[in-house]
Formats: sequence, structure tokens, C-alpha cells
Amino acid sequence: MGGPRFEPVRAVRAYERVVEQIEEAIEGGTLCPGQRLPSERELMVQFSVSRSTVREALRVLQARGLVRSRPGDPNGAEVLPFSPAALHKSMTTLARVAELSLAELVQFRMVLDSSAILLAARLRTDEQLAEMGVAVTRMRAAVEAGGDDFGACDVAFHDAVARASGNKLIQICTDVVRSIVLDLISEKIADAADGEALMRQSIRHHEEVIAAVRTGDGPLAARLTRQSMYDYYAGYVPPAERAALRALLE
Amino acid sequence: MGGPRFEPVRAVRAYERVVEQIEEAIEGGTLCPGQRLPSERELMVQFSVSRSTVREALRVLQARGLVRSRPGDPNGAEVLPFSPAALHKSMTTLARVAELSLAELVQFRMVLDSSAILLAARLRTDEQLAEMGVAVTRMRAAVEAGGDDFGACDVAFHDAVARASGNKLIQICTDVVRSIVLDLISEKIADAADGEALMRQSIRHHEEVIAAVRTGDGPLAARLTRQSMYDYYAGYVPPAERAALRALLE
DNA sequence: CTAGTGCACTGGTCGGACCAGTAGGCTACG
DNA sequence: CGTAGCCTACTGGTCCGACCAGTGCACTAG
Repeated sequence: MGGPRFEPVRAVRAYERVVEQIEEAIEGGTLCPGQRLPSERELMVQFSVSRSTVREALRVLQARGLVRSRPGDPNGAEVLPFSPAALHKSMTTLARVAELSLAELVQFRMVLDSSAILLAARLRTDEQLAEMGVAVTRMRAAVEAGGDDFGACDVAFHDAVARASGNKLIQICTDVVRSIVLDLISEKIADAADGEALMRQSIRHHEEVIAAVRTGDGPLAARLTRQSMYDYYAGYVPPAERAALRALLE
Repeated sequence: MGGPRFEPVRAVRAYERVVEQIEEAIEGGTLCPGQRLPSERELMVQFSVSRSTVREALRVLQARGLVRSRPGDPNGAEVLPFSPAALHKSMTTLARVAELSLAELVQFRMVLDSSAILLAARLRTDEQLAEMGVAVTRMRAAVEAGGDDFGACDVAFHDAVARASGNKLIQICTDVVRSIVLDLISEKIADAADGEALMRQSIRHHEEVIAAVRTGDGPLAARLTRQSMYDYYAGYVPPAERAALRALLE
């Protein structure tokens, strides 16, 4: 015979149902960033669950970076605009729990940033090119002023490149991975003996990259970016793992 | 003058402190995957907080994919081995909320997979090369058998490549982005009129890629991968956005 | 008209309670 | 003696009621 086919049922908890519904409303556009959710006491009426359940659901949504709640706020939780914070968090966890090495992270940056510059060389606007130039000018000024702001200006440059690539995913991922890398080496980066030499070399590299972007030579710009990044970060990577980084250089 | 410098204090909630402590124990290695947390009632004693607070903390940790709890389990919550599930979730949310286009996702795949094959061509072992060959062989068999398993075999190939790249982050990100892309076009991919032709072309491309990897010609393998991916996915991307994809082709 | 004060809400936390489910020990039966 | 079955002591999931410290707004007193 073979009666009706039954599927194994997964026990789905009440708070998950609440999460699903609110999540769907946000991702579907019913709830827009800036809008407010009803208060917890109102939600427990609408969902017919207790406040504990509502709160657990809100905690999950908050962990995913979709909403934020503030004590004392007469309105309910606020729907947040997208931010890569959740992505950043999970990738940071990944880096620690999955034991990502600095070499892997730097290698990933080399891949992403060189691809971004390759795209930027073809798709950039004149404003974006000018923005990259400004960032490098500020990098040079920062070195003269002692180098404290050098890192921030460097970030501004790479961010401008990532935006010029026209790919939001590349932009977000470069941003996330960059901050993780900088966080890992932040303690060593300050007291590098050859810090100023590294900065000046980095500026020269950046200028060459901009020149390549101006002429539209994407592959050259990409190659220069990989080389620049290798020169800048290889010193922090254990020698044994540098070979994998060099595999990305011609 | 100028009394002591005070810093603005951020109201930190009790459950966040609980999350921090448990998270630190897990990421620091004090708690290993498979181990159990104390029961909620035990945790509320250790942390001197109420069970509600403990539960909200556990919900956050669960949302981050660090622990899992099962009702009725005499032991406490289980510490999970790392899985990219949380990364996958946040990137899927990103794709929806930040309105990532299919073109951006495919472009990202082109970047990641071509970089993976570039690294694999230089760093692969013979076993990994053989694994890629097996996957392509199975792809061909799948086409003859009707094509239902083609997608799975294709995934196996790209996964083998990603592993051969030696970079766990690349491996994880290719996996996550690939599943998002496949999810987006899953409804269209089945009833493609020229499905079989696409599959056969894809197999030819894969064979060329393997040949390039065998001879160690990474740049060629990378170029072939980008072209193959473009040919395979361009049909699903709106014509106006295909130019950005072509920017990655020589 | 403005400055100040309540008040009515909010979210954060607590304690206690009940339920369904699980695992492992215990008992009673074969 | 071995095992099948029950029983109990836990677990997490959910609910309820309560209190507190904040916040914004309306209202009032100057």
C-alpha cells in the first residue's frame, strides 16, 4: 500500500516563529529602517506569547543586527538600516574559532582589494579617481605629521577603491576583513622600527596604482596592489606562510 | 587643573556580560566543541542573574552559532564546532536587506573562484588534482543520466578547488556565496531550455581548467574559470548589469 | 511664554511556576 | 540472571507577575 508520506517534524520554538515573522517583515520591506516595532507588551498580545518569548526573539533579531532597543524609549525597538556589523561579528568569530591565520586573512585581502582595483580601473568615475588621489595626498601629509593618521588615510583610500568597484559585497567584505587584519596586528604596527620607510614605500605604491587606474590598466593596478599589500604585511606573517602569499604575485 | 578625565560609560546589560564570558571561554578554547555548558539553573547561580537573563544570553550565543540547546537534555547546552551557518545567515540577510543584485553576487563568485583556482594551480597536491578530475567525470555522467545531479557534482568540483587553494576563508566564502546564488536562481535553473548545452559547455570549460592546473598555469586557469562562470550565469543576469561582469574578463 | 514637574509609558531584570521531554536508575517480570 | 518496562529527577521552553531605572510628553506653575 504505502500510506501517506509523513515528514519528520522539527520542534519549532515559539520565539523562532516570532523571529521569522518580524524578520520577514523587515526583509520584505514591510518594516523599513527607522520605523519602530510595537512595544514588547504590545507584541506579546499580537503574537499571543509571553513577554519572555518576545524578548528572546528580540535578542535574536538584535544579534543579527536587524533591530535595536533602548531602555526607556517610549517607542518600541527600532528597525536598523543594514550594517555589516553582524557579518563582521560572525567573521571575527570565524577567524578565532576556525583558527584563520593572519596569512589567510592577508591573502584574502590581496584577492579582494586587487579585484576591486581591477574593477575600479574600468568602472570608476572621475570623482572617485579624485577621491583616491586626495586620500594619498593625505597619507603623505600624515607621514610628515608623525604618521599617526597614516592608517586612517590608507583605509580611506582602500574604501574609495572598493566603492569605485561598484560591487557592494566587495566593499563590505574588504571593510570587514581589513578591520580584522588591522585588529590582529594593531599592537605590533605601532612600534615597527622601519615604520616610516614602510609608509613611504606604501605611498609610492599607491601613486603607481592611481596612475594605472587613470590610464585604465586594471591588471597592472591589480598587480601593484597585491605587491604593495605583500610588502606592507609580509613582515607580520610567519616566514613559513609567506609562500602562499607570494603565490598571488606574478 | 583639569580634573580627572572621565569616559562616557555605555550601559551594558547583564545578559551581554554573560554572553561575553561564555563567548570568551569558547573562543579562547576553555570550552571545546562537544563539551556541555552547565544547565541554565546552574548558570544563573554562577553568574548571579535570573534565568531570564541566562536564557537571553543563550539565545544570542545560539544565534551566533556557538551553542545549541535541546529540550529535555539532561546536560546543558552543547558547544558547537564552528560552522559557517552564522556567516551564511548574515550574508543572506545582507543580500536581501542591502539589496545585493545577482550580478554582484556572481561577480563576487568570479573573483573568489578564479583566485581559488589560481592558488590551487600553484599549491595543489596530486590527490586534490585527482579529486577535481573525479568531480568532472561525475558531472559528465550526471548529464548522461538526465542532469539532475549535475549541480551537486559541479559544487563538488568547486569545493575541491577551494580546499586546494589552502585558504579556509576563501573556501568558506565561496561556499556561502555559491549557495546564495544557487538559491536565487534555483527556480529558473531547472526549466532552462538550453540546459543540456550549457552543461556540456561547462564540462568542457572545467576540463580546460583542470588541464591548466595540471601544468601549473594559474593565470590561465583563473581566466578560464571567470569565462566559464560568465557563460554559465550571464543568462540569469539582467543585460544592463552584464557589463560589470565582463569587466572581469580580459 | 517658558521652565520645571509629574506621569505614563518603555525596556531590563528578577522570582516563581508549570509543562513536555529526556536519560538513567530501578523494579518486576520472564 | 537478563531484560523490558516504568519512575524519577532532571532538562529546556513558556508563562505570569512584579519591580526598577530610564525616557518623552503633557501639564502646570512661575
